[in-house]
Amino acid sequence: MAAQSQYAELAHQLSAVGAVKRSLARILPAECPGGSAAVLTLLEAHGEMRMSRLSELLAVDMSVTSRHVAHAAQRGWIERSADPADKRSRILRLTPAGQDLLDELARRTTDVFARTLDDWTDDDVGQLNRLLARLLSSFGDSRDRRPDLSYPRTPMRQETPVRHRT
Amino acid sequence: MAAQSQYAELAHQLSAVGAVKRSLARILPAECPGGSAAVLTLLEAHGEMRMSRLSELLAVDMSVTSRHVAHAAQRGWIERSADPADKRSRILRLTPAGQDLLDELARRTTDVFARTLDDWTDDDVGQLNRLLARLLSSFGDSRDRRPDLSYPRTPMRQETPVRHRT
DNA sequence: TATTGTTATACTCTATAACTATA
DNA sequence: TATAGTTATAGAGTATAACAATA
Repeated sequence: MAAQSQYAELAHQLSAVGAVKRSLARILPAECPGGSAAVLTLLEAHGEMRMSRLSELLAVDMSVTSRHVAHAAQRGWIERSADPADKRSRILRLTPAGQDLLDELARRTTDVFARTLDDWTDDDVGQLNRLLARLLSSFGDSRDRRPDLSYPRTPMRQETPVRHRT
Repeated sequence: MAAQSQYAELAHQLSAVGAVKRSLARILPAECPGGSAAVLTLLEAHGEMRMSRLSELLAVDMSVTSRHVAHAAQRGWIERSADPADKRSRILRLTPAGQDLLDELARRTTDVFARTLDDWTDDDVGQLNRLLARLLSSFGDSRDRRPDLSYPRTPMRQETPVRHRT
């Protein structure tokens, strides 16, 4: 177990990762928000799957997944076909156009990282990947047997807003 | 320089960090969204400062900072006083109530991490912190001398949405 | 004229809840 | 009755642009 100050720093670093994600988001082509890119990436990595599975991999609610998928499907990047085994389900599959988009995205991502992390060794990136994967797994696992991570929404003072002179 | 597949994995891990951030956000007390918590944390770590400096540290636009600060100020967690040296500026300072809130936040954060990362050593967390700090610095530095990270918003095919049977 | 900060507007991502269709 | 997926609604975060006050 680690020291309290390390936890505080980790919390801060994680919140600061947002800036990096926004940098990466700038390479996204028109009409392709981050949600669509994430959907395409997972379909490429894991092959065709159902909504519910994709939702798990994205680690977001299925309603969110549904909207990302609808967006990508409307633009022809994925197709949704009926599941013969269960008519409630839909099978999601990457289209050639979606694959083209992914290829372009991969080129741009590599471009940005190669430029930005030009002084990182292969091993540096590997270590960060390994630690991040472990972090996600630590949180993901705890989320499954969801214990008592959340707190009551009625804490400390200042429950009623403080009035100030305007 | 690292391999292309490592970059792809890093991109994916970073996008997945969102789930961890949402887990951490669940410990936030009522009335205190993540933006406020970030403002308070930075004021504690760096002491009183102006909006523009805070905006830099948050790595977001000043208009965003302004809204987070207004929220925190309305609840009495920070105070804004005039800068005698420049009447356009405002000096931001943590109040005792804000410090109380921060102390409670630190307790809860430590709690969650201690529970979730119970099999992480001090050194594990330290390494992740070090690599994340370096990542942010690599991106932050490149953002300053902002070269040509962004791409034209008119790429590849599918510029006009594909029509499907509804 | 340039800079500090605020506000209006718009976009993305997310969750909850209500709903449809099928199991 | 329970489950897969969709849609409506609301909340949080962000950026751009227009604006006010001061330098």
